[in-house]
Amino acid sequence: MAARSVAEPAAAPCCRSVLEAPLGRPDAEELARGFAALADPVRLRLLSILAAAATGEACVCDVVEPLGKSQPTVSHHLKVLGEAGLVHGERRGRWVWYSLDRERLATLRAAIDGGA
Amino acid sequence: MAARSVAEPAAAPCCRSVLEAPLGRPDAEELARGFAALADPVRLRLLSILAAAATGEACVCDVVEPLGKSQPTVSHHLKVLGEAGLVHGERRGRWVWYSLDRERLATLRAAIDGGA
DNA sequence: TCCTCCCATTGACGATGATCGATTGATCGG
DNA sequence: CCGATCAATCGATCATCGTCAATGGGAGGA
Repeated sequence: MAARSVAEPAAAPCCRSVLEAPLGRPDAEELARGFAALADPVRLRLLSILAAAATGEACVCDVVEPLGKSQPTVSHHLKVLGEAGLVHGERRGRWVWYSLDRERLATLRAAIDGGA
Repeated sequence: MAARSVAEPAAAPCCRSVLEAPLGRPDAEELARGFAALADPVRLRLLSILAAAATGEACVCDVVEPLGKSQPTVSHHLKVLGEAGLVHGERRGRWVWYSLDRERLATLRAAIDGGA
């Protein structure tokens, strides 16, 4: 198995910008995985919905309908976002509540913050 | 199903953050295309090389070797970045000089700038 | 003119990803 | 325990992507 999934930061190029220093292959791959998680309209709208939620959380049943995708598809996207460290899910009762990890998002943002 | 219905797409202006307003499908697709261009380690390193160039430009022949990819592959990635608006190429003599579009990059950055 | 250099395009191939229907797993209410 | 509900996984299908070898095309130099 290749499971190393959920949010293992590893040696993070945390606050370095792509534009400020030559990017090594490992760092580039790590960053690319992060941006790949953002490279889908369904996932972007998912993040948007999570960010807009009054409590900062939303369960899957709340987002399936506005996204217009099947429940397995939404679950798949949430898994991708989770493996990228962008969201975290917590089971409470029958529901799983997902919340946004704004720090992780800030890390990706910092990577393309190069004085534009 | 629970609580809150999530808001419908609002005709969003160009530089809003994903985290600040509900994201409509067209806007989500546009943004996703941008992030997709960043979702590859070769392209990220390409941007890094362009940003590090003293003159702000580099020709293909300058980047093929450090990237360790074939010339057609590099050309392909430059095309992807170009279609995403992240780089621009200009032919001067035999060479084509590519430069980084930092504004376009800033637009993508702003999309995930949600106060983290 | 012909040849050489630099870059783009094409075609093909394997890998990855998005999606859904069906199923399974987990949890609660009765 | 049983049935209902929410969520994750499985299996399959179709599209897209990354890569390279081969080729095309434009610009200079001999």
